[in-house]
Amino acid sequence: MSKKKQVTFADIAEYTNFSKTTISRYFNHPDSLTLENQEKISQALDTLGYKKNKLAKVLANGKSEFIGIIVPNLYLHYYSEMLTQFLSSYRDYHYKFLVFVSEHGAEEEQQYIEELLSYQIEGLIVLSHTLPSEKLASYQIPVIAIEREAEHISSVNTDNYMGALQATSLLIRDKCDILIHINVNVNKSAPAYDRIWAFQATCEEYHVPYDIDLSVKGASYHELLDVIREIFNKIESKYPDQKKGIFLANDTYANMFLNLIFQKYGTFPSTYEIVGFDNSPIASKAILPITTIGQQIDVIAKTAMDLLVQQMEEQKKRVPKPLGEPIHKQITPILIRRNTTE
Amino acid sequence: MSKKKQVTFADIAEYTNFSKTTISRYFNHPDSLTLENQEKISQALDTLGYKKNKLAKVLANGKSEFIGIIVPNLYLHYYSEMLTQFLSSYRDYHYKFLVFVSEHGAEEEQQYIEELLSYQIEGLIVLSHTLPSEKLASYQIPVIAIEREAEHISSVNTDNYMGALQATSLLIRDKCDILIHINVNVNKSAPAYDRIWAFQATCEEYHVPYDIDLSVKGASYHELLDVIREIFNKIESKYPDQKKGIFLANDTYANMFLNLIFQKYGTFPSTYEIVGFDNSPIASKAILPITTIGQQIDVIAKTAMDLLVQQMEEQKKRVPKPLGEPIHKQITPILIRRNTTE
DNA sequence: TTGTAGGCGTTATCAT
DNA sequence: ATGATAACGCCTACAA
Repeated sequence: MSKKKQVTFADIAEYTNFSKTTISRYFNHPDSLTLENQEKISQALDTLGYKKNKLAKVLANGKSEFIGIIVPNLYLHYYSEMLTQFLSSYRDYHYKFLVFVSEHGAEEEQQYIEELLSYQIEGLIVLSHTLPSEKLASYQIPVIAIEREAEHISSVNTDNYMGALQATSLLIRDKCDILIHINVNVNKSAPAYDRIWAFQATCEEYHVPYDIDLSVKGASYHELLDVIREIFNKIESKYPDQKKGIFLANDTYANMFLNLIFQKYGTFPSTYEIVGFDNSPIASKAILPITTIGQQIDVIAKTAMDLLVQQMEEQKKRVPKPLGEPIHKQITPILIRRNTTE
Repeated sequence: MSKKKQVTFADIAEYTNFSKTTISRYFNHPDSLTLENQEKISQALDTLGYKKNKLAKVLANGKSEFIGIIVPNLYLHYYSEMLTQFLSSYRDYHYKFLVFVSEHGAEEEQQYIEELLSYQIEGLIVLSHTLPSEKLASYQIPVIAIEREAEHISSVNTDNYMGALQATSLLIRDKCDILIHINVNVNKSAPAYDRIWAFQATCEEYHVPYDIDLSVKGASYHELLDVIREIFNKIESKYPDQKKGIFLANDTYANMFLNLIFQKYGTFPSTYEIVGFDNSPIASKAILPITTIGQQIDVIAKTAMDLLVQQMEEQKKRVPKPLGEPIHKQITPILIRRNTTE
């Protein structure tokens, strides 16, 4: 007889001579019971060893308190930090998160979403970029996109333009002779394209010579490093005696570049300034702490949650508005000055 | 009337003139239907736009397919990689994960576990170390501990002894004059204590001079760096011309140490060898790729899942065995030779 | 191969 | 302030 069933409201009710309804009220509207009876029930709960069953509750009232999250991976600090922020929001919002890592294309991702829906998630947070926002919008639940295409759904993004503007301005203020931006060949529809655009616009506005190198590519660290090395060598020979202000697309590239400089010179020469992007751990652990643009991941996550919660609340009303126009928010990143700039 | 209810088995049944039972069978025992009727139902499903409700299914059959995970944080690569591995295991095992980040002590952690239990989780994976294993065992569900105290519950750990043995042996083989191990003052009951023990034992076995410095401490990166710098200076003055083999407790420390060397000498002198632990990203991104001991996180996660699944299956039987004696597994880490050793 | 009836544990709607 | 009863959507004997 080790198949001991759960203790249920029925058991409590029987034990206390109340009805199941009253037990339910004890949890959801305790004020409607006399203090005396509350106490009586409270007693019964732990003599019988009651444990609640939220699944039954969800089935009955339809509020799962589940949010689905789809991340491309957790290898990148950006994603794991973002996930941390969402998971930590439990303390404030009490939503639980069902997390899927999607790295095998659109079909897999759709399956995950179906699975999530079958658990009655109330909302969805998407950091992956395989499904078009049109498809995501079609699921008819609140969706927030983060740092991805989001034409048909609400989104929260870093203000990439402002970030790149800050980086570029710093290099100009520090009187670099030539400014160079190093990046992959970003798609123009991706939010991150603004970094390139802002760099260029700022350089032109201040009439500073600049160069943009979008030749970075590679799947592995080593492939990337090889490309960065080539770029480094090119820069070295092309601008030998000038003060070079290098703005790289992220801290990983920046760190590679810094290492190449350090390996060649054994120190960080005053003819270089380097600014990265992301404020990832590598930026502070580098041989010289790297100046970088810090995405405010906590703010982004908070903003996304607020947006999502608002939409989810709306959906719970008896006559919910039909999700309306997507809302797009931008979060300004902050310049973190460290040792690769003056 | 936008309060459109879900399409249920009842609707399908009505539409197809079958009973709800037959619809249920279509999903769970399709073989028991004629192909013709399967087709008929299949049609009905998508003309009516059916979406399954797994919560109802769970309530009815008791199998939630949920596993709870408690991690201390995701900031450390070790944890986020571990979480990735578990989340990715969905493809093979089809268990869903409810993840909590616990960083505010035992009380909070207990609340999380209660919450997890209320969602009828079938098993629990614990990476945090605030609750004693005795407490965890008392919840009467399958629990796997990872890299933590686990007297009363099953566990999977890195074979820290073997890892440290490999590191130490390498330094001896490379004919270092003096071996030095740098670590925090690890608690003797923690699995990681074996690293210290193995280092010492191996040095003594091979009659090699050694030193153990357990003075590392600090909450922030900067505090740690200050301590490591002190240790570095001490070593520099104490063993000026000898070949020093440094084995550090993790790659973060190793990277700090390497940076200090590089900053002082502008290069990596042949009087040093360095071995880290963890194979974290910093080890390969360092100014010189660091030789390290790689924990086989994928293997650990796989082993943990196998163990857990086995125990969960047992619990689903009509007469489950009462969880029995805890099983402890050790996974041997691997030496990853890079540029800070010969 | 298919159907009937009851149950999973909670909440919601009326009553009283 | 408290109850009776019917959902919620699915599963599982037991029957036929």
